[in-house]
Amino acid sequence: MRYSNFFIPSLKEDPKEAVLKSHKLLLRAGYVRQLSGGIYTYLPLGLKSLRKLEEIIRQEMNSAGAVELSMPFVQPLEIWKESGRDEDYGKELLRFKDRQDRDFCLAPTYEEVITDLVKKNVKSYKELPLTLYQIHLKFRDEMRPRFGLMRAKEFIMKDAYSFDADEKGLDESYKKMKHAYENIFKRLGFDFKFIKAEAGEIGGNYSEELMVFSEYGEDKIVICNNCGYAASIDEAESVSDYNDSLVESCRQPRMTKLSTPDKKSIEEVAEYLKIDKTCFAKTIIYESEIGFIAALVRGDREINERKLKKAVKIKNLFLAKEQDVEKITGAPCGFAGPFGLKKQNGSVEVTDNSNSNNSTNILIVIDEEIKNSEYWITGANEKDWHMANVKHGRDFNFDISADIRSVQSGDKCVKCQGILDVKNAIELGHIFKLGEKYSKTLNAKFLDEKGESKYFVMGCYGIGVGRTLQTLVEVLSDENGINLPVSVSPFALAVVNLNLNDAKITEIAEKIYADLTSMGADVLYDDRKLSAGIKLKDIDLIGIPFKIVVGNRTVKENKYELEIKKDSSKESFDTLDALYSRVKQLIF
RNA sequence: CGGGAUGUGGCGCAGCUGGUAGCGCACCUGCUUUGGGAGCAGGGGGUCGCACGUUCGAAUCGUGUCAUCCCGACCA
Repeated sequence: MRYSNFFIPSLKEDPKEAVLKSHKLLLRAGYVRQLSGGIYTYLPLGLKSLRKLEEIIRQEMNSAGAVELSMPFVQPLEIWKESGRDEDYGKELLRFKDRQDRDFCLAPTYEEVITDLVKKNVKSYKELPLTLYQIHLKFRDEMRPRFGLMRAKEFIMKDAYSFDADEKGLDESYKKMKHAYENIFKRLGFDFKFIKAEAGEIGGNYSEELMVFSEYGEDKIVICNNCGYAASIDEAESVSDYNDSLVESCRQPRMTKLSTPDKKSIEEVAEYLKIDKTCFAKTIIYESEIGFIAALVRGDREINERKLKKAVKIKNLFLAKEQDVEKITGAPCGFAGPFGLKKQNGSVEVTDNSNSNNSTNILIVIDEEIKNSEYWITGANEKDWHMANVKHGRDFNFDISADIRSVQSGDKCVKCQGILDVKNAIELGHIFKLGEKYSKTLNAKFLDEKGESKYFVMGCYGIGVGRTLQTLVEVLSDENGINLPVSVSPFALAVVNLNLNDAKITEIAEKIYADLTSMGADVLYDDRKLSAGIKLKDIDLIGIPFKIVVGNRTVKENKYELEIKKDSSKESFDTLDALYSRVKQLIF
């Protein structure tokens, strides 16, 4: 490909809308352009790269026995009503009407369509197992699209769906897909790990997320350096501490007030009182559909809101407004404690501490660690005061005790007592055992060997393809440009003609370009009449693994130069044949 | 949806104590250059996001609105 014929609108400066390195580079190198928030054009370079990535995925899916098809991006809302997900998906599902006033939506995913398709066309167990997949668009009306292709509204995904006669078959199909995923991500050179996860909107019984480690990842995952245990921060458990570091003075027969003028955060109070943060219990007031909730974790811990939601079995949870906190605790934020909490209307009703029949609508949820030890320092529910020797069962009662804290680096593993580490990661894939969730709601059945009607047992398997491309850029690039491996780079190598006005140089460059192209190499030939620096910088920016530079030096020294992007090394060859055989070795 | 920031030639920015718009890069023409974002000379391009208002006069002040980005709730 001649650069002069191609379309690579590169940018010299960072676009101001991008924050992430990979997002900046994709824009600067002319891979993508944003049309609207979360909606992108893949420019020729980006598309070439995307196609190569898709090809790797396709190969592994095919060799795992999956069969490709393509389903409609525009779907009748009817099938979403049938599955009940019309409401579950809420605003993420973009709805509209056609000219006949019928309801349609843009596909956020394809379980409904695939289940409907299989239901209508597969009748017998003899046709099972069956795994179908596609690579194409999805649209989710995200509340906050961001970071380029990482979280777009319109995005490209590979999704596969398996259909089996029973659970055992599903396990088998699931295993195959998981293995295919391992192959794909190994080929791409990622440092990744599967972690157990919540199924979320898709639903089902069991699911694992494929996480790639990166400091810019939006998710936090916990891994055990000893036994390999890994889970998302919302699922991971650590050994509950027994807090024996409590100072002896805290073990008192009754609560004792401590003056803490103007000290609100645990940090400030701990510093002021010269007492370790682990001796404190943090009381946070939340609001939910069942009323207010007071949640307690140790002073050095963070509450994990997902765990809290799960423990209380609620859907909505957000921090109570400051004025509500004042009404409930009787003190400004920063001085809350678990005792004597009042109803939100500020009535005189007080938590009944003497029996478990809680008369208040404030639910008290404590972390296991709070339960494990007895004497805590908390807020005193009075401005500028904290309270020591606070004991559950004596000074306050709790409604629920559960693991509601986030694991921190350094905690102990529940499996092996090893040390846990919290790392940032990006979710690139998610695989689910759906079971009969969709086949039941959509009434998709087949006949088994006894002639009995049975629901399909399903699995589904996704890879965010655009996100994977951007993650490769994020992980592999530096400030000079993108650095993709040959397998996904838009071009395998570049031939740079440094001076179009020099007949000799041009003759050599043209010959190399023609020879390599006829060898089957995907070559970008920079034949632009621009200064040398611009051309070299552009090639670096767009990230072509190998670069052959033809200039004065080539002619003078009669040597051919190959530059390897990965480590910036240079190799020199006396003859074209030597150069070509090296190139063959590198790119095929 | 809540909190914050920003909208000025293609891109990045300045101008914002009101007086009719400027810089760098890019672009066009010519000549000279070509091993790491070249030089000289000439040139084109902006109803200052949009609307309403204040004013003799608005990029500048006020209100509203839209867009983009960041933080939170959600997810591949």
